[in-house]
Amino acid sequence: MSRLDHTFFRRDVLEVAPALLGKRLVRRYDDGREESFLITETEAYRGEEDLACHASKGKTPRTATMYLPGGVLYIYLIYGMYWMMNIVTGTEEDPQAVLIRGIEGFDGPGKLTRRLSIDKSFNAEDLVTSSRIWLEETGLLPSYTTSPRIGVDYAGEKWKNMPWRFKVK
DNA sequence: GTAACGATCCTC
DNA sequence: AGGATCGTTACA
Repeated sequence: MSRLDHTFFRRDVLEVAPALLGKRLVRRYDDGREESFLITETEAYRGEEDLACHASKGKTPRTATMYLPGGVLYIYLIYGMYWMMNIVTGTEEDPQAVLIRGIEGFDGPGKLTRRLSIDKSFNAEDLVTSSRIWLEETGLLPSYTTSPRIGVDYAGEKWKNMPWRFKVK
């Protein structure tokens, strides 16, 4: 199977987020067991100007990962108990990321990371070279719907209404 | 130090 | 509608 490389990730997040739908997320565990799921739902967070994006407050120890070149994971803890898995996109010093909200059978960003045993140790993991998590091409181009992002009402009228949530029909 | 706040999920 | 639960951040 062909693994997605840097050219796929180093594009604008608004191209990559919908393009991730139907791609295969592969997880290889320490015991050699391997399993994979198709991605079903994503959300785009785009640059310091996007008030819903963590990088809107500038570069901090936590958000520094988002400033890396596209193709690495940005992992953070929310509400004290759920790890969120994001894929960094775009070029270096342009903070963008795609939140993975759903995979086959597991809707919800907190549920899928728990299912795949993803935690802080995956922060800045390179999807192009990692031996424990990566993405593969499937040739699928699922039709999808767009809608506003979840849980970002604090971001103000303009940004909370951006239709940057992408979900397979 | 200290306090407030979440890109959530589950149970009532 | 509300609680769990803690890293990150800003500010004193």
